[in-house]
Amino acid sequence: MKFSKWTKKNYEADACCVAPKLLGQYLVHATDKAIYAARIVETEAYGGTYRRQVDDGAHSFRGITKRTAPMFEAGGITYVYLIYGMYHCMNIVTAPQGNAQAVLIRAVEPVQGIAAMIENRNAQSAAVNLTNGPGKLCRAMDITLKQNRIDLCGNELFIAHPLVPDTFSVVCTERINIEYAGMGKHFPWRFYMKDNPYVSK
DNA sequence: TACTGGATCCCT
DNA sequence: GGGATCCAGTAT
Repeated sequence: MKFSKWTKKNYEADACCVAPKLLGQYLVHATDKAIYAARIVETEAYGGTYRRQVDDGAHSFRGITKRTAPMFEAGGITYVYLIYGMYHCMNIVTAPQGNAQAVLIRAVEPVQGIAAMIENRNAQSAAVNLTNGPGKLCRAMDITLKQNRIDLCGNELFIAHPLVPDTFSVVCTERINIEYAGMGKHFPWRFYMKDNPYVSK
């Protein structure tokens, strides 16, 4: 498939601007086992501010730590972390260095390397539950802590946009599963493709 | 050195 | 609705 890779410039903006732009773009992970490609259908922005309120739902809210350090880097790298001891979540770091912002990839639609995705997930088919959640898509596309802090301008893991853009409607809602947050709970920073079956529950 | 809980998923 | 599973973050 023909595509053009995102460059450093694409990652300089605030996460809440990049998050909707990632919809319809392709997440590509080239490994020895397979080349995985998937169409991004759901994202969430984290970090930064909304109407002068700091995002208290972001990992970076309490300052830089060993785990969250990648979020504070300049945009254009990954931030992958372990969640609930068994799953991984993948983020795209955005904004200039020192401005901790990232976009969580919440759901994708498989495009290439589907047989390997099915194997990785121990699934029977490419039904929607193969990649309709952040933990599921990481397992399907073999994204683990090894892929943390990877340069997205390289050839292993990157974002590509199709040369023939597709059209869809974008829905914007509050983010999911951040009950611990205060004001941030209500930021309208979740974006997904209307009516796409791969959007998470 | 000990304790707590999570940007999830799957089964009941 | 609850268990799996483990490490970072925080408290002692």
